[in-house]
Amino acid sequence: MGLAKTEIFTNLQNEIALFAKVFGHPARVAILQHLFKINTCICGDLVNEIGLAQPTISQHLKELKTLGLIKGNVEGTSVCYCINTENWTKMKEVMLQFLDQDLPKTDCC
Amino acid sequence: MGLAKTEIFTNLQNEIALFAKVFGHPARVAILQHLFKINTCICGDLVNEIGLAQPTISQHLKELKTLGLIKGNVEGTSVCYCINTENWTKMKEVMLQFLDQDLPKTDCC
DNA sequence: TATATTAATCGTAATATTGCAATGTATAAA
DNA sequence: TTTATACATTGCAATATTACGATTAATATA
Repeated sequence: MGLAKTEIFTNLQNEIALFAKVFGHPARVAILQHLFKINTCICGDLVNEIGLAQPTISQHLKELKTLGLIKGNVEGTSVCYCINTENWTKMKEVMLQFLDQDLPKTDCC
Repeated sequence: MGLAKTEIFTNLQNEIALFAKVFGHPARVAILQHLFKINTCICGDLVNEIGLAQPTISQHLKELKTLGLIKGNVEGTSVCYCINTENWTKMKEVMLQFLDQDLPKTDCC
């Protein structure tokens, strides 16, 4: 069917999947890395930094914004984006808990 | 279109995206969590544990195996799956480095 | 006001993903 | 050797994602 059966999973499982999904495209990884590197807000030169068309970047930014990982602020004709530090920290806790599960001493296979 | 322009991104960006993508579905999150919980290997009762059809689970397991995050071992008629601890650790390092970037003191927007 | 600049939105083509019924394959047990 | 069990594979329908040209909306500047 093309759509995940989210109703059979826990809220946490769905939340982890949603966060992971947004990181599941190199353009969004690159956008976030750039925002971290620049630290101070960045505007539409993401289009130059990354080699994708403006509507494509805009679309990726929207997904990051929808999940609350970045903020966008209109400044004149341009828009200033930056990491939403509070939400990033919350997301990080969720993901770390998932990634940091105790490993068995030896693999069974 | 419909496919990511991986060639314009770094190997690391693509690697992060690939790992994240596989975590981007709640069924695979649930499978991994179950494998961690059971610790000792698990076989096809993942189908009972999670509420999806056998071919669907098999497909998700294949993706996890392709990325090297789990191992599968044939034991008679059943197959025993478990976390690939070595690769899990490597993946974790890559993801932690991405998630753990230094946040600015204050958001700019 | 007219024009330029910046970015969001719309529409669409190409491709990927999800889920499952049906079927195939391999091993174990009778 | 037949039958049962456990998984993998195939094929397909429904939906999602990616990318971008064209357009729109909003603001700044001449």
